[in-house]
Amino acid sequence: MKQNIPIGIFCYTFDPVMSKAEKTRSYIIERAAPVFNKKGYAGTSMADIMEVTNLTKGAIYGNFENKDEVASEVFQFNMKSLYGRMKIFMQDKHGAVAQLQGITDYYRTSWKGVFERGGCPLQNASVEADDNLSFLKKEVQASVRNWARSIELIIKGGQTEGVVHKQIDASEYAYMIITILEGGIMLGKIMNNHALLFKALDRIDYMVKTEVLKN
Amino acid sequence: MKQNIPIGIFCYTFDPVMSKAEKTRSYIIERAAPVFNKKGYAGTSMADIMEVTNLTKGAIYGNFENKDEVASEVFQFNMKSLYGRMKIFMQDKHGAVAQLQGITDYYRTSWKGVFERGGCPLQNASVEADDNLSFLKKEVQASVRNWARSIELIIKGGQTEGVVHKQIDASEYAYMIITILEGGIMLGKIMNNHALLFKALDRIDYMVKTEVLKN
Amino acid sequence: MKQNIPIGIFCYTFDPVMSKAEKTRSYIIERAAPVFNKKGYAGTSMADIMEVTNLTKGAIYGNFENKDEVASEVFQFNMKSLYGRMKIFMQDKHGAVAQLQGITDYYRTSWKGVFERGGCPLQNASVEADDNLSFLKKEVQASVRNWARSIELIIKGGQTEGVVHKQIDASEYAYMIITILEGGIMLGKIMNNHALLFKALDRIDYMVKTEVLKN
Amino acid sequence: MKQNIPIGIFCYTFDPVMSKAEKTRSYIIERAAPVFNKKGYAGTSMADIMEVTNLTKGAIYGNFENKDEVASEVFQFNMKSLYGRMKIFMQDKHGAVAQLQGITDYYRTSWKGVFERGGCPLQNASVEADDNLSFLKKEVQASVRNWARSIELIIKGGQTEGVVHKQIDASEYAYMIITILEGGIMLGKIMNNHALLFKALDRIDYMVKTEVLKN
DNA sequence: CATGAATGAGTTTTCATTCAT
DNA sequence: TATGAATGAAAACTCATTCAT
Repeated sequence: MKQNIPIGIFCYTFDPVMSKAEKTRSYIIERAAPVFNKKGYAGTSMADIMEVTNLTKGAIYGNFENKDEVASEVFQFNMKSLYGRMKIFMQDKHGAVAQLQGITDYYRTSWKGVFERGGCPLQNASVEADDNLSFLKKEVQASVRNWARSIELIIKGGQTEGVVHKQIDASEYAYMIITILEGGIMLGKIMNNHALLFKALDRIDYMVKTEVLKN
Repeated sequence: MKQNIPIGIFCYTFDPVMSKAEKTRSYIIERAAPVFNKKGYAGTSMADIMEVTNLTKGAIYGNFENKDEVASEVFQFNMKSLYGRMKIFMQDKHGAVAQLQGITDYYRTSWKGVFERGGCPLQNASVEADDNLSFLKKEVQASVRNWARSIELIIKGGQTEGVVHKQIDASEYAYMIITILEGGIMLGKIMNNHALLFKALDRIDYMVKTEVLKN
Repeated sequence: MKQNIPIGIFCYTFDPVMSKAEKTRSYIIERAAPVFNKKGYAGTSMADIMEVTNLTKGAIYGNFENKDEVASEVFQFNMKSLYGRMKIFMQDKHGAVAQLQGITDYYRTSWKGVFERGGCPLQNASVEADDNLSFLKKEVQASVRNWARSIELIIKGGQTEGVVHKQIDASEYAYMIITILEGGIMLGKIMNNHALLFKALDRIDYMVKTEVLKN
Repeated sequence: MKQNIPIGIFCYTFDPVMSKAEKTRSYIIERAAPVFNKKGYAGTSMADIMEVTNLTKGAIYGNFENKDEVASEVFQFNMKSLYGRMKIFMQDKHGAVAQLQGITDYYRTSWKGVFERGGCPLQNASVEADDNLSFLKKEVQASVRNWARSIELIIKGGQTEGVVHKQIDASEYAYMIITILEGGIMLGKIMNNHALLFKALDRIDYMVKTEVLKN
């Protein structure tokens, strides 16, 4: 039977150089991404993925070894998407101040989309994987480290620039930003109340302004 | 087969007035509690519960209508346990200051046990339920509200006492405490690094000291 | 749905003291026995067993851990059945001579049934398991050893009786009887020609008469 | 992907006159031969064949109609290989005596290789096919007949030569040789004990010497 | 109330085979 | 001819739940 793969309007992953297999693989990942992010690893079945991709079992298993591999790639994709979207709010800004502000700006602008896609993939994967899914746990840990490191580098850039206090621990503040952010997403999402997220964002900004930046 | 229900030394739920049915029900809940908290709703099977309780299907279905009901009761139990343990750190203290301090004291003392039992039940249930399990979502929301409310009351008590600034929004600070705490638990747990939780606890204490309490 | 287990006319395994689970287990084994013996381990599916038993997957998996366990038990059952049938031809006989004769008598009388049930279970399991199924291989080896040992004991009994030559190696002749028998079954079965089996039986009898027995 | 077909040092099937298709066909058969002989028809998947040949589905299905055809050709190949190897032990010998001796000599010398390649292909195919695979059963029957016939001809040659008793039934002894041989292979293989095969070979030699040959 | 055998839809995964390129 | 993506039936096995005893 002829296979028409419906490609989404907003599509990160396809490019003309890709082989057919790579395209299908990317297509599956992209389609499965919000499903895993909403339903979780255990809650998502291969049947769910078949449905959302309009592909058959064979097509999926032809491109992935097993459910773990799909989940793993989906997590990576979700993280990359998140970074990609957030980067848009950070990249044109000059200086550490504006870049840190970009993080909270992103969530202030995009919280609705984030919530609709199932929330923060780092949080979802983290909470499900920590006691359960060792293959995912490692990847989540690496992602946390990466993210913290990238924030740390912005702060350290600010120290070089001279806009950030020299004596503060850049890594510590990076993790604190993530901590407050994740707490805010969790509460905002479960309570259907984005104000709770916004309060967290405000606090991050306030912390940065009063403790990180030179007045 | 003869059924010997081994009752734990430290046991919240049993009391001599209970009927046999109530006892079995409580026993199942207590035993299933850490399993659900670690594996999640979708990841926990009725067979897991049978194993951990040494009971038969009939015994479980005789006491609960279905898996949802077990999950629901287990969530309530886990929250009650959490409150119970936390209260020990809060109850003997006099005044808002000491009681707020009790929350962070609890986690500083008991983080290991919390992690071993699968982390914060509110967080686990929240993250799994928000897009998925409407029956749980409502209960999680109520729990968040209760917890926030109880912290709010402490703060308001502090305002009456005169040790807390009159003009601050007690509810807002209550939610902010939970926000930072949950973020800290999440990061500490996934990174196998309780220092990340401790930094969150420090920040809560600092926030309370510098913003909530009078000098 | 009401479950009517159709019990065969000629039924080894049921007895009134059995629990229901034991009965079902025995029933499954008995029903699956000729299927495995004909189609082999890889060629037999759980669906085949469902069909031949009129039971559901759950009923089968409720009584056996997995397909291996069914196959293993079926092999044991098939061997026990074989011994049982063969014993009928051996037990009333007095002396080693008659008992050894009983083995070949059994096949001369019963070859048709043996062929219809799929041939010699030892041969079937042996040929499929030797390079493949280690769990079965061990059991087949034990069965061969048992069978050879029981023939050996008859021969040794004959030596004690004084009807068998003292100096012959009982074990060696036991294995030789099995060797010729299995070769005969294989050829007779594949060629649809029981005369080939009968020639093997004749040779066994001749060998016993001329080499094992005293004149 | 570039396809480098690694051709074995000792290679029956390739010859320079072959077309490319014929070469690939032969290559597949040769590679798949030990796999089918070890795992059996039902136990061997097309994926196994792909793996062992490093070819794609298309390449295999381009050369064979289906799995049955591969299995069938593989069986023929395995039988031809067996004949080829055995012939080396028989061909230079003069007279029926030496040629019959060649059969047992072959197994005494080569049992290890035979076992490593999965045992006797006739036995393996015979046991799996007899109740199951009618397409294979016919071929196995023909192979048995061929083999028996070739032994019969040696014996008859011996009768013409005058070294074999005139009155014996050549066909009967041919089948008996195969019978004892197959029994010996089966037992030797499953028991990991080539002595059991050797005893069978000894008996064949003894039978030939005492019953077939003129003293 | 408790038992535990049974259900049957659902799970993940593999299979032989097809077919557009 | 060869490729390899895709098919879809079927494989082994699990699951929440029911119900006769």
